[in-house]
Amino acid sequence: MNHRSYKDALYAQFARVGKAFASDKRLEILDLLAQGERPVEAVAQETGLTIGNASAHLQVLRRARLVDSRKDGQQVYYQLADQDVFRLFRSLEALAQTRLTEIDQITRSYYESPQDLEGISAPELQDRLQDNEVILLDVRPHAEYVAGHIPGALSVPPDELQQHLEKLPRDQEIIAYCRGPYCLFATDAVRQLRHAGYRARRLALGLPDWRASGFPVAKPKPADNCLATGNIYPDTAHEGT
Amino acid sequence: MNHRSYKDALYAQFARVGKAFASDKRLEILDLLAQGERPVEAVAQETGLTIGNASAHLQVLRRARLVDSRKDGQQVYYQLADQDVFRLFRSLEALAQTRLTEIDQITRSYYESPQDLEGISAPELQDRLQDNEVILLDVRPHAEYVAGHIPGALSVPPDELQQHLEKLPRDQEIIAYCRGPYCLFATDAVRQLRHAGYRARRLALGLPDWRASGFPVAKPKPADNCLATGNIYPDTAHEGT
DNA sequence: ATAATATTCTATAGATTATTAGAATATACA
DNA sequence: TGTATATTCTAATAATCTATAGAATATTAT
Repeated sequence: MNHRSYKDALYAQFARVGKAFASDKRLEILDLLAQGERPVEAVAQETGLTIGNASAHLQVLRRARLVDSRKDGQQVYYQLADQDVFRLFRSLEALAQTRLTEIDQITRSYYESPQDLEGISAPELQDRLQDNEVILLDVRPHAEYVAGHIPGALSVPPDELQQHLEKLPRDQEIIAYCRGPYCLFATDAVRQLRHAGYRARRLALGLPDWRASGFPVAKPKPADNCLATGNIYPDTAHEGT
Repeated sequence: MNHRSYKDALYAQFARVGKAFASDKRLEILDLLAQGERPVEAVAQETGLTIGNASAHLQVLRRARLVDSRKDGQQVYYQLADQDVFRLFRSLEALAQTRLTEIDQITRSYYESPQDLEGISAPELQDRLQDNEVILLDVRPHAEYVAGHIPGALSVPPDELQQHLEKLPRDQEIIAYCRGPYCLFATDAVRQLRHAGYRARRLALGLPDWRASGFPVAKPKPADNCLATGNIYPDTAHEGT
């Protein structure tokens, strides 16, 4: 094995991972799977892909060993292979953010005021939660809250915030968090809350980032009366790292 | 701007960076540029690409803002846009290394004994250098040594090691380092040194990794009589971070 | 100015990838 | 066992990417 063929073989392997990250739809799928495992149909629905096409993308990711799949009944569930995959994905996003000014333009175009952009950091949130200074809302779809959430958060799915608006206390600031720094669930929630007169901010990052930073993640107890409480309820048990 | 077009626009930007990492030849170019800036022709020569093709790859990298170029006379020099580009590149390599067993097979195929694989870590090298326990050889091409090297290293380009073999002291272990974890210059040097009866190991990583970890990097003084000393000489001035 | 050199641009052919629709496969359920 | 469902596979097409050769551009040297 000479140097050239050794290098060619090696870089070809590294490029397998690079190629997996080379499609906008696959990046969106990775972001989605960072919230927890999902069957093909759910991936297709959330990304706007046909089922066949979503399946094909998932297999590109699987061949690059970035995702694993397990079959349960009729459905095949896909999930990120490990936390390092998420970390590399977010590192790529972060590099893109610092190098490509276009990303700033896109995010700004969604916001009404520059103030909307400001998010609270994870350590600051941790502090303020311990001092009971804030109300924390998980504004992702309910299933993702069940799969794991920040201890103390209330589950308020995006389409249910409006109906719960008046029940929230007005003497504390409200923090909303969602899937990640570019996810709009929390941004939209903050906008609604401010329109209703609340003090509200979003968490700058999302749940998977919170987890990857080593902060605790809670899960509701299996026997909990989740559905009975109108989708708003606090956490119970803690997850191991 | 609705959620779907916002997401599409964002992930399309992230994918610009992903696509830049999606070619084995571009990864090899990034690895090369991590040693320092280079004109197009040098990139073409080291990667086995035609000049036109190398130029095209470099422009893909430039459009993704991963490299910058500057024109000096007739030549266009390319370099990594910043240290974060190198860090993401190595993170991708590291993820590929842990996820793809094929990479282990390729690296093993080059080694005669498993012992050849073992490299010393940067902190350990730092300690042993301070105690003067080892001789350190920079076995990259001389120009790269000039662009920056580990303080105390001697420059011994790959094709000159043989002629200097007998000049090295036999009472200390010899450490060789090169461009990175998968670069073969140090591996080959260690093999030659062991055949000649020396105790020798390679540094596990390379100079850019040493720099990225925050260890000091030295440059020879401009007025130094570099060429007069047969390409073996110690460092002088230190580089700022 | 003219010639030489380095690089980029253009055109093109070939290879790879993305997408869709529909067939095939495997499991669950009646 | 037969039927419904979820997913993967296959085939066809469109789109994108890679590589090459040669033309065009810009700079240096004569």
